[in-house]
Amino acid sequence: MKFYNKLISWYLQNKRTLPWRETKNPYFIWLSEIMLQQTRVAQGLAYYLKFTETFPTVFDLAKADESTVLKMWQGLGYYSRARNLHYSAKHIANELNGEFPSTYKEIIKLKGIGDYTASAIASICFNEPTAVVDGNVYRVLSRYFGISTAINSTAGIKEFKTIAQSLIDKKQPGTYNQAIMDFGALHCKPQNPLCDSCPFANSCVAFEKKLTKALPVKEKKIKIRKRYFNFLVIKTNNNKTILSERKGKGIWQGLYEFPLIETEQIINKNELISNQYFTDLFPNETTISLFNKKEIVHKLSHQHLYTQFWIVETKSLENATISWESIQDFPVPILISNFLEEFQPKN
DNA sequence: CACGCGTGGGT
DNA sequence: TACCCAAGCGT
Repeated sequence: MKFYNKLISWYLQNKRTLPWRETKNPYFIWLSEIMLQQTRVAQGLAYYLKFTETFPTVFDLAKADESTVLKMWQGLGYYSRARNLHYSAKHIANELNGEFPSTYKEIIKLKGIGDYTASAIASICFNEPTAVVDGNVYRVLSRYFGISTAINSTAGIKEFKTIAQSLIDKKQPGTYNQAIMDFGALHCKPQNPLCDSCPFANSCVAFEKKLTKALPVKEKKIKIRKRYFNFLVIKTNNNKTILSERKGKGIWQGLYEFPLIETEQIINKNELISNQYFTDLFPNETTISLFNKKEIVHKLSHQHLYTQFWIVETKSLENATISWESIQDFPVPILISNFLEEFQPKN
């Protein structure tokens, strides 16, 4: 029996029922694929439902402000996905007359869509036999064939793509692609794979050689940078505050935050008020209190943010124009969102 | 092309 | 605890 027959047979008996599996509308498939990049189904599902309800067509998404899109994306992370999604929605609506491109070659030209996503959309929506290679596929193939080439090396990326392409069922590429990913997610799991009940147990190299735990091989591990953030949560006597949009290349681009003083280490109140930026911002008298007695450690994939929220009360400021009631309309990082939840509980 | 980009769950 | 992992992509 061919690899794909065994795989699809497993899939038809074990696949998850998911809303994006009930459609071949490329706009919906696109949405789901972007949301699920580096993201678990359990986390992305609610966002998918919210997006498809609020933006039922690509035109609705294209019409929205980027800030609105980011607000809906808030909490899902990797916010460049949302910005690129919105950018491409405008491109499709305005330049392509709302028609989603229908071949791998055209789909991959869209911003935010790479080899994986183009393959997924082309196969699922347009029946084009282009194999997806995601984290699940790397794991399944490296184990099944006993391949120890690092999955994040240039050689590995090429090797696994070639193998994946050679295994695809050309008559039902979309089903095949989803099958191998679901198999990886549910059966050939990173930890504790279900080898005892595996349909591939009699032909899996890793199972035979007891290499399951050693595969796939991944090179390098990331370095974590420590940063020290001091947010100035301003409350003027006319009940306004300051929020500003993060620009540039770093984290949280396009999201909003309180005025930020970044330091080399944890600081105390005296060090705060002697900071140049602080004295420039507050020429007048202030009342300062530290909201969190112990610094909050917010962990991103490459950074640990040791964070202090300073409540600064002062008389009215020219720059302080944001009313406290309107803060909830701005897209903010989870770190800020969690703070606001504690500082100003709803209801 | 090696690196940076979020958040949450699991061990 | 400190890792690892999750339907990757842009630069």
